[in-house]
Amino acid sequence: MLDANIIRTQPETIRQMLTDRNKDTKVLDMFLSADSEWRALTDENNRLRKVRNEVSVQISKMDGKEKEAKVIEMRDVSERIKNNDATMAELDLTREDCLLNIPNIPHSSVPIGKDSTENVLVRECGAKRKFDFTPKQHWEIAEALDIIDFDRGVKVAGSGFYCLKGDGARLERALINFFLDTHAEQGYTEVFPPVVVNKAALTGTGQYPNLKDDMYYLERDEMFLNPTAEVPITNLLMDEILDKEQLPILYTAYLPSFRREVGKHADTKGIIRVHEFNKVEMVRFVHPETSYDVLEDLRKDAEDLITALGLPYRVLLLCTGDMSFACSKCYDIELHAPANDVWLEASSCSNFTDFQARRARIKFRPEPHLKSEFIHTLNGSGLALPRTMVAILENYQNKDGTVTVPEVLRRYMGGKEIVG
RNA sequence: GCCGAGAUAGUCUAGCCCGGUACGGCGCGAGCCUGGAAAGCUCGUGGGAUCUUCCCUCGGGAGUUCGAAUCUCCCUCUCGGCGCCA
Repeated sequence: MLDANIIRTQPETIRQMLTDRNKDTKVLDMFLSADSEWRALTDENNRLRKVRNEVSVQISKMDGKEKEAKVIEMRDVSERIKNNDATMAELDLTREDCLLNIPNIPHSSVPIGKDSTENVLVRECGAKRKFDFTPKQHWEIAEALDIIDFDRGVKVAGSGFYCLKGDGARLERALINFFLDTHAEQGYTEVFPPVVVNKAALTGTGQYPNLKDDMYYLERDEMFLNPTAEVPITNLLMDEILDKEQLPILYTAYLPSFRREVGKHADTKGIIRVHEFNKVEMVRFVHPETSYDVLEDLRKDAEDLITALGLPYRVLLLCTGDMSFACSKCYDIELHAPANDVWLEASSCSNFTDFQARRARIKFRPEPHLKSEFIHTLNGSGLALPRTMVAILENYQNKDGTVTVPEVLRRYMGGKEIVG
């Protein structure tokens, strides 16, 4: 969330930001009115409390009629405080609710635009694969090789779930290991957090409340299935104050992710959009001054994986209208899938500035005697597995229906060069 | 699932029975002292505000009271013990 002071002192900046993000400005006006009323009442209650505090001490030294009179007088003061508190509690709920629903302020380098059509192409790397035969769709390849079993996945879980099998399962594991090993070399510490997360964690990174309908909810235990490893990893440091020397902290994790995909397109066949998918995630906790430079590093960490896999890809800088709620700047990295000549988002690398840190209360102390400040958080996929799998199957397919294993993965596949 | 013990500031802790400005140690910082340092001494070290001052803060919430860290109730988490168990 944003610093309430910025909203109070620069409401027009926030209004413009909401417009740039293609969002309703109602939330801002609601905040401003609830906030000013809340502040006025806070002020009044502070004065009343001061009186009560002083008189309470006096009462303790009195007795008899004098004491009785004061007690009666104070009963009234306390009653007023209590009534104000009740009103303030309501106002505070509105205030908090608004704060949790105001998105992060985009960085000045972010293009203003209404939706994904106005994202900016940063670069395209690697030539699109040319075929001397008609390339097959990834699901055709996978079914023919018996490495993905769609029907049996549906049988045990439901529509939108699938089962990897044989070399498919092994290829998945090879990719996970390759990603994690590469991130270890890039300086990340591997973690393996819980797959189930609570509301506090989801609020900390910004998925709750605005994405709550897209998550699987375990009602009986008030817990959610992890929507992205960003949530458990970032919140590992919830409510902590770090020493300056501890920064930066780099974590990576492999973790299954779950999405209900309520507005799911009917035409997404195969494994491009599924309810459960594996992902390797990178999260960085950094000094505020460095975060925009770090974003470039993070993006490079993701790109390095794709380059090593030899896949054609492109990098987009998202415009204000397409950026997600919590980030101030975001790059999407998309892999080319030749069967339909489409680009598949395999990584999203974002700077959240202090937006998540403020929600999750993650701070650092610049110097031992100075006040603590919020750190900056960043994260990026490195990478999402199913879409990487699609890109590999389609780009590395051969005329005879087999698939060549990318060289960097062979050592994770027992030296295997061909699946088929 | 049952029973018990806990949760106090960056950290360790006192206060709770018996309600009246949250005690102290460590760490860190500033100052005094010193040729310089150590030691010693003084002050500071959670959040907020309209900032010489004031308000809030003792795991969270509700209640009793003029007044709650302290009393009552509900909840969360941690640590033990028992039970169940891959």
